[in-house]
Amino acid sequence: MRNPELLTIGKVADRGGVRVQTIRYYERRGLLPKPARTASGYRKYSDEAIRRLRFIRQAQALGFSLGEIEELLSLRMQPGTTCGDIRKRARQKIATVNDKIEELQRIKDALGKLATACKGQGPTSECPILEALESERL
Amino acid sequence: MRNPELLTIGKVADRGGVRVQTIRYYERRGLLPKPARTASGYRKYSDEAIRRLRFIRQAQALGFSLGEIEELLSLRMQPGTTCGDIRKRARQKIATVNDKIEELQRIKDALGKLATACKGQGPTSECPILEALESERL
DNA sequence: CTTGACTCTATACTCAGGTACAGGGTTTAT
DNA sequence: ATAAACCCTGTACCTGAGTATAGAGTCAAG
Repeated sequence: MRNPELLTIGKVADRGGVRVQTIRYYERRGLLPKPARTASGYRKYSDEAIRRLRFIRQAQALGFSLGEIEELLSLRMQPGTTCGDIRKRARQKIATVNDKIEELQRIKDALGKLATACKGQGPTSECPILEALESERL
Repeated sequence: MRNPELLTIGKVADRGGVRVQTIRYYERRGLLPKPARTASGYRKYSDEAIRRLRFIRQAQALGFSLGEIEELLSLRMQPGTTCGDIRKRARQKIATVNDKIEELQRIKDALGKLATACKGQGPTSECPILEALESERL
């Protein structure tokens, strides 16, 4: 490569904190636009691609799936979209995250009760945890 | 079938609250013992199978994976196992559930902050949520 | 005696989010 | 000039917990 400033897929992967295959996977999924190519067929990127990767990773860290991220990205591109539309997605996500938290809390409480009921002595045949699991309802 | 009391896979599925294929899947995975067969090759179960299915479903509802449930079941079978061994598993599960809750709480807080920062007016180019997603750190 | 509901096996597919090859071509450094 | 380190495509594989389908056999009822 004559051009030392050429952003190859490997460099973008390094700077974006993902693997090369992941970038190709995102491209297939439509999360990253198809980049230009060199004469020999190598993908060449601009800094925009790195920003896009960062966007994807941050959104993932906030619990958005790749499908939802795709939506966010296309929402951003559509002219009429307002900030409020984005906020709405954020609030929907907050609600689903909250549901998950509540479910896990229920699970934690139930497990806690069982663990407390168990003295830790004796054979498994008398374990209240196992008994509860075999019974009709927790 | 001559015998009206024969517990076929379909009946067990109905009473256990799962599908027929799920039972066969559990059998393949070793979660359910291989049942006896009729002369024509139909699986025939005892009530024990229904109790076992219930155990699996309750444990799933408490966040145990099928692999962990397999462990619980084999732990129960091993002679030397005490109630305390089971309680230990329960406590480990409580810890991982708690970790998940904390992670989701972080996510929820971050999303909440972003949603609050967003006035809901104006174009997406000025949306603080999208800006945050493009920036280095949340 | 045939129809419908059930069962059997084996194999493949689903979703998500990638990861791993195989079998090539290209670039860069020595 | 050659080896290391890249890059390309296409395809298959992974985990988890099932679900679906094909093609065949069986059972109870009308």
